[in-house]
Amino acid sequence: MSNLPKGPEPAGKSELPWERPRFKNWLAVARVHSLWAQRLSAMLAVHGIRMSQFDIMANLLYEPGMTQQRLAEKIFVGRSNLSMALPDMEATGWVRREPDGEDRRVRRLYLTPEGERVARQALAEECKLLDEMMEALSEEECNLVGDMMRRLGDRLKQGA
Amino acid sequence: MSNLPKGPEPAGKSELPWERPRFKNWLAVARVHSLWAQRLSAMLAVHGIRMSQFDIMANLLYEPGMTQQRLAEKIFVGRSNLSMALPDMEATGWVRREPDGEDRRVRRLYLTPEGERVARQALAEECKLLDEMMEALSEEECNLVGDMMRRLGDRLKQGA
DNA sequence: ACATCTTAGTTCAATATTGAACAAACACAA
DNA sequence: TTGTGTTTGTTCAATATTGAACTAAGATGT
Repeated sequence: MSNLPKGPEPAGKSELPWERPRFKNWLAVARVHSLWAQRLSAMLAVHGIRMSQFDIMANLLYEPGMTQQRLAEKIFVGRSNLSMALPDMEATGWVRREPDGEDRRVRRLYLTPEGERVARQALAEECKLLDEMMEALSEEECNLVGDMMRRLGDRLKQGA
Repeated sequence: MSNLPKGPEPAGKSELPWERPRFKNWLAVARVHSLWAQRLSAMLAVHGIRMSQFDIMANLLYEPGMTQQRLAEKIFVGRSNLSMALPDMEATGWVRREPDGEDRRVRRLYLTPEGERVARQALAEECKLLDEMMEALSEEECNLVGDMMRRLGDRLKQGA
């Protein structure tokens, strides 16, 4: 826990954190995330899909029938965001919104057959890019990253 | 490399990737990144700073005198973005833009004393939050994450 | 000197994203 | 039933972000 290599701080010239392992290493995480986002965006653009749309479609492929509320939480976005984005995607013919039998407030979300085709295609391409990037890690290392990230995620969730 | 637990694909019902280690584990990275962004944003909001502004200030603290071009690359943002954001930050009194002696096109960026004060303060608080989150990892693990992420980053950079 | 190419920064219109206020539907207690 | 509080989704105005076109200033080659 000693951040002080030599004695107490000069009190006024507080140390910058770029040497701190936690800071420096987290920066590397953020950087890779940004680089990856660029990569993925470029790939999706070729298919005429935006990242925000891809997030939606991938999640609906994984868990069809979500409510807008739940989807918004999963992709870390406001509900209003979906209220504006989904009509476009319906018009494009990728998404369908159905009323819920139980609760008339709720609209359940599904991919259309075409939406599913597009989502699977893009997802397959994402996997290729992901393989390319992740070849830098062994399978153990890859799993280790996942484990550690899940632990960090849990910690962030609980101390909310 | 075998994604196929049992024989060849049924050809038409392509497998979804959520079970694939690379996909699943990368998803954990993305998730933590989003959760962290929320955390950090909330902290900064208390001090009246936006994330985009914090990115700028932190980078200028680390490397004073950057050009707008260079800063834009570092924070993964378009140049126009800075052209619009910086005048506000100048008006707030956090940032100063000075003409370069050598090249009359470039404007070199510095924090004002007040900007530096604010940046150091926010950075210190970020470190506290970071410590909180990263207590879930040992120091070795923390460094391991950093190493692996730097490898991924290199790979993304070269195969640009 | 001159034409040409590149780079740094700006402007502006188009797009995306957010948050607050709102309406409708539910839940539940009196 | 009626009233109160909560949840779902929408609307709209305010903000943020992007990309393309532009200006001004270097760099380079003839």
